Amino acid sequence: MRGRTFTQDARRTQIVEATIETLAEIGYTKTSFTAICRHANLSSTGLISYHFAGKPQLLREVTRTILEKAGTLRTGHVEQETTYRGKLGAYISSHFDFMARYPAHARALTEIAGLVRERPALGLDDVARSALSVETLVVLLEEGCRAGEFRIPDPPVLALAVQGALDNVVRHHELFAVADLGRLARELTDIFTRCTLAP
Amino acid sequence: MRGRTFTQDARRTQIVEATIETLAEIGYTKTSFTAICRHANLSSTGLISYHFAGKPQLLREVTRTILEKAGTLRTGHVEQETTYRGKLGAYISSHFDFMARYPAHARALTEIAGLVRERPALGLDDVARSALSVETLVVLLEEGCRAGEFRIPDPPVLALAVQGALDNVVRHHELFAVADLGRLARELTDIFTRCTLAP
Amino acid sequence: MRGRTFTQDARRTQIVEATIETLAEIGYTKTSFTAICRHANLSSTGLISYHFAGKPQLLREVTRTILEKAGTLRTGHVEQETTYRGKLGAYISSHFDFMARYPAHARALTEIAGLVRERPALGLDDVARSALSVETLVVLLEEGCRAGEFRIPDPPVLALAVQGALDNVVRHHELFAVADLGRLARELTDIFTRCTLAP
Amino acid sequence: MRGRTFTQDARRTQIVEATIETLAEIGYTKTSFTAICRHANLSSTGLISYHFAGKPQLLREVTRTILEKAGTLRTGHVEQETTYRGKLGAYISSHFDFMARYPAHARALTEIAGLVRERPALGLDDVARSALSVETLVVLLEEGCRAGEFRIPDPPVLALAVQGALDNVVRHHELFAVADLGRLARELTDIFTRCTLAP
DNA sequence: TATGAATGAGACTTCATTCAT
DNA sequence: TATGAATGAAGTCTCATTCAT
Repeated sequence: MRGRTFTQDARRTQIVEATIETLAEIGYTKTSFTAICRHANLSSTGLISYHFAGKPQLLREVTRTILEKAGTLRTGHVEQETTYRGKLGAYISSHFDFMARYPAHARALTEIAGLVRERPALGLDDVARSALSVETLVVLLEEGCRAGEFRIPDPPVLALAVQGALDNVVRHHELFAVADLGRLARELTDIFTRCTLAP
Repeated sequence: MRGRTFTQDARRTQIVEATIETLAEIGYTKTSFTAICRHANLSSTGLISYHFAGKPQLLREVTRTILEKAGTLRTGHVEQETTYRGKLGAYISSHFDFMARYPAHARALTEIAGLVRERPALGLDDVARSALSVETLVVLLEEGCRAGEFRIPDPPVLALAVQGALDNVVRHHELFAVADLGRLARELTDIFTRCTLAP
Repeated sequence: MRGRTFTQDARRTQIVEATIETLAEIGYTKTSFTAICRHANLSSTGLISYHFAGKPQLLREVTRTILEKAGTLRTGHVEQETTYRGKLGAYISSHFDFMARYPAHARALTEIAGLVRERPALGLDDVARSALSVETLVVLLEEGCRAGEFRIPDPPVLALAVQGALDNVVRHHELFAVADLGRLARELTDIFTRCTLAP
Repeated sequence: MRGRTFTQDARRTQIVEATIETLAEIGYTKTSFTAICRHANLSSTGLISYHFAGKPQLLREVTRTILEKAGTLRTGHVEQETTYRGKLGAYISSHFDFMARYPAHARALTEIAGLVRERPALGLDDVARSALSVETLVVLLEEGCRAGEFRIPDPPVLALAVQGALDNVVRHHELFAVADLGRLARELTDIFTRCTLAP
């Protein structure tokens, strides 16, 4: 009963991807099982119920999938840098890279992230504490302090600030006409580099 | 028939307040007319329909109410300061002040602000462009630059960053156990003051 | 308790007229108390309920009013003629006259007449048997037969046919572009005169 | 997903028939989804919504079904005749035949036909223009004229008259106690044959 | 008399989920 | 495994009617 077959995994992946696209396209409140099926040409909502115990479980999987992709990308960027200042810049620009490569995932995440009050119901509390949260960034900032590169009074607060700033700029990047994502990344890096400046 | 009576205004206010509390308590997706009625001890959802043309109209009024409260508070804080640096600090701390005084309003706003995709449906597009947006802050930063107090490469981007940072810190302030909101305000002010530093 | 004051009658008349206009304009199914109030700038649906025991009673009064107007008109036309053939023609043309003079009443009647199954509920059964029905016409035809002017195998059937033909032509008169109602009246008179022709 | 299955067709048919019976029995205004379900012993109104996109769509299907049945019957009758006079008689008697064979359908049609104002909302405008209308009859009369059998000043007007007469007699046939539908058919045929008489 | 706020039943519709096949 | 018909709860909204003022 434990473990999943290859076919099952493929179906689950298909459904998760369909959900992400639907979320990105029509928003959370309109994303019903029916809507997901329409978007992915799935034959019946029963298929979704068959593969997922419920809507919360599906959304949890969706969130996991998105955060994993974003995390992998970020880790790749960050680890290439040797200085903590460089790592911070990489952390920031990986956000924009993610949006450029997986725009649907990015938009879907925006939809889900807004649902603060839903998270418990979605079983996302552990997720929130890890990936949605800023642990990684906090650690990065703290190590940078210890290494003498940064001078930050309260790393968790700065981490939350950076994350919120990133999300918000990403969310509204459409405002910047022919959004030059690279430029945005550079500017934000600049902004937060100044904050961390050891004198 | 034309215009609103005193009684009507009172009821509308009551319903709006009940909606805000409901949003704060159980989140957007669970906030049905029925749920609102439970919160306000109203006898039937028909009463809400009687006073508001529809759900979008109710939510528009809710948003208006919240933003007005937040705006008034902010204006008060900001105008007391004479320097632009002071104004920026006041802008930031007014956010925390709002959260301290009207926690339900603040949490409700978080729920609504997440509904990027819903805004058109809710008729919030004009609202989004003014109060939900960062216009005020952009102007403040630009004037500060012109006055020689700030040195900011791209005010709109910084404004979005500040707003996002504030929202995010406010959203997760519960993480900081015995949240000392004053301290948070000071730290964020410090962070963003450094970014705007004219050399 | 019996009897009505002058004011009451005026109000009742006003409401009845408002209802007729509403029926004519938006059709039976959309004619709610609220819609009637909008159309007549009445301040509250309570006013209607105050003056009429219920919706059926209002509609009965509406029907009575319309049929009375139509009946008066018809009687006037018919009695001016001396021959039964003339009376039949007058009967027919009075229908078009009614439509020309009271278009809203005519259209409203169309809306009500369609509701065959509602009539009992509306307490219109007696009405249907008298004014909505063809008694008058049947008598006219029978007397014409006795007078030797007509030769009709089964007057009630012809009467129903005439009435139905009239209603239908009136209902669809919009089809005839710049409907020349006079011409239509003449043609129908011609048609049914031929049917009644004594050899 | 595409196309309809056998089961679906069966259910749709069942619902359409149930609707027709309900319309015939309690009239248009009382025919709610709930009422239809009672009539067909369906468990929930959701079932109707599952099979039909909305109430207008259901009513359109109902109308289509009724008109198709009536049309088939009529065509069969009419085509068996060789003279235009014969065809006119067949056209008329097919109406009574329809009423005799499908009394519920006939009564339901009466209910729907009354909703002149609703037709656009019901998407019945095209239907109204073809089957609810008198095109067929107009053509028949015109061809009869060309063939020298009829002498009719204005075929569309006569057609409307015939249709209206038929509907009205059918509608009130209950008045004729032991309604001998055959006799009624013969009398109406007689009436309208006289009108079309070429001298 | 008139007002208009309130009520509660009932309308249509959407939805996640179940279940026989 | 997959299908898709069916279910029933819940949602928003409309409406005639009631009632305190």
